[in-house]
Amino acid sequence: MQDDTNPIGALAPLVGYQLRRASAAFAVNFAHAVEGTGMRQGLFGILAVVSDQPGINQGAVGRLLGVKRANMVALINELVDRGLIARDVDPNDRRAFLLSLTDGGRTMLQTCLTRIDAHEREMLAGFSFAERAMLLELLGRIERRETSTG
Amino acid sequence: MQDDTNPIGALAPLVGYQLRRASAAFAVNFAHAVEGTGMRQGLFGILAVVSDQPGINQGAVGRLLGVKRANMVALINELVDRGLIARDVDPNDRRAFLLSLTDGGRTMLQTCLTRIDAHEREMLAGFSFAERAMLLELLGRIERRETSTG
DNA sequence: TATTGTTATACTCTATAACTATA
DNA sequence: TATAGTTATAGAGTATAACAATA
Repeated sequence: MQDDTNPIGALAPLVGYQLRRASAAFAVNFAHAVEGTGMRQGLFGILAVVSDQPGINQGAVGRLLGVKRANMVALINELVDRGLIARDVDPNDRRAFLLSLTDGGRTMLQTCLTRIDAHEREMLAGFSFAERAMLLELLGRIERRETSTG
Repeated sequence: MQDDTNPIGALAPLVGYQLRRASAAFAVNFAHAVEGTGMRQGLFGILAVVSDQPGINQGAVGRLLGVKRANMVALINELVDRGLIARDVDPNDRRAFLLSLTDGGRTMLQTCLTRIDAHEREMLAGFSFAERAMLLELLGRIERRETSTG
C-alpha cells in the first residue's frame, strides 16, 4: 500500500478493524451524550431490555446482551442501588429475580433515549435514511450469525 | 415494542448498539482465527501499520490506531520482546524510536493476514461483494468524522 | 514550551472457576 | 443434575497525571 490516503495498510479493507473503530467512536460520543446521568452503554442496555420485558431475570438479560451471568451481578446491583431497577424474588422460581424498572428507571431510560437519539443523529449526520437503514440491516446480519454467550 | 422478534426493545434501532455487538462478534472470531500466534487485535494493527510505514514512531502509530501514547508502551515492548518489531533510536530526533518489522514480524503479519482473510470471509459469509463494499464504505464514513485521540 | 516516550494508577469490560440455593 | 445468582480473580483495553529527555 503506502499511499498517503491509507496510512494503515492492510487494516483498511478489514471489516473487523473498521467495525472496531466505528464502535469505539460511537462509544466515546455515547459517553458524552449521557454525561451526568451515570449511565454507560452496558447499563443503558439493561434498562432498555428490562423496560421491554418487565419480569425478565438477570440471566436472560445477559444472554440477550451478550453479558455473562457473573458480570451481570455488579451491573444489576449498581442499577438497584441507584433506584433504577427493582429486583424481586420470583415466586415461581425462588432462585431467580424478577426485574422491572422503577419510576426513576423509566425516567432515566427516557432521558437517555432522547440524548442517544441526538447522539446517533450526530454520528450519522452524513447518512441518508436509506443508508442508515442499510447499515442497520448489514450489522444485524452479522449478529444473527453469532453463537450464544455462556 | 415487546414483539418476540425484538426482545431488546429500544436498542434494536440504535446503530451504536448494533455496532458494538457486531464488533464484539468479530473480536471473538478474530481471537479464534489467530489462536496460537499470540496476536491480538491491537498488536496485529500495530504490525500492519509498521509494515505499511517502516520508520514510523510509536506515537504516530498510536494516533493512527486510536491508542494513547501511554498505552502504546506495553504493546510495543511486547512486540519487541517477541522479536516481531525492531526499535531503533531516530538519529534525527533522539526522543523517538524508528519502528520496523523484523523478518519474524513480516512472517507473523503474513500468517495473521491469511487467517484473518478466512475469518472475514466466515463472518461475512452471507454478504455479496457489493454488500461488503457498502459496509466498509459506511463504516469508513463514521470514522472519518472522528476527532483525534490525545 | 512542546513533544516522545515512560511510569503509575484506576476503571471498565470480559472471562473462568467454584460456590449456594433452589429446581 | 441442571439452573440462577454469586464471589473471587485475572487479563485486556482505555483514561489521566506527572515525569525525564529532547526538541
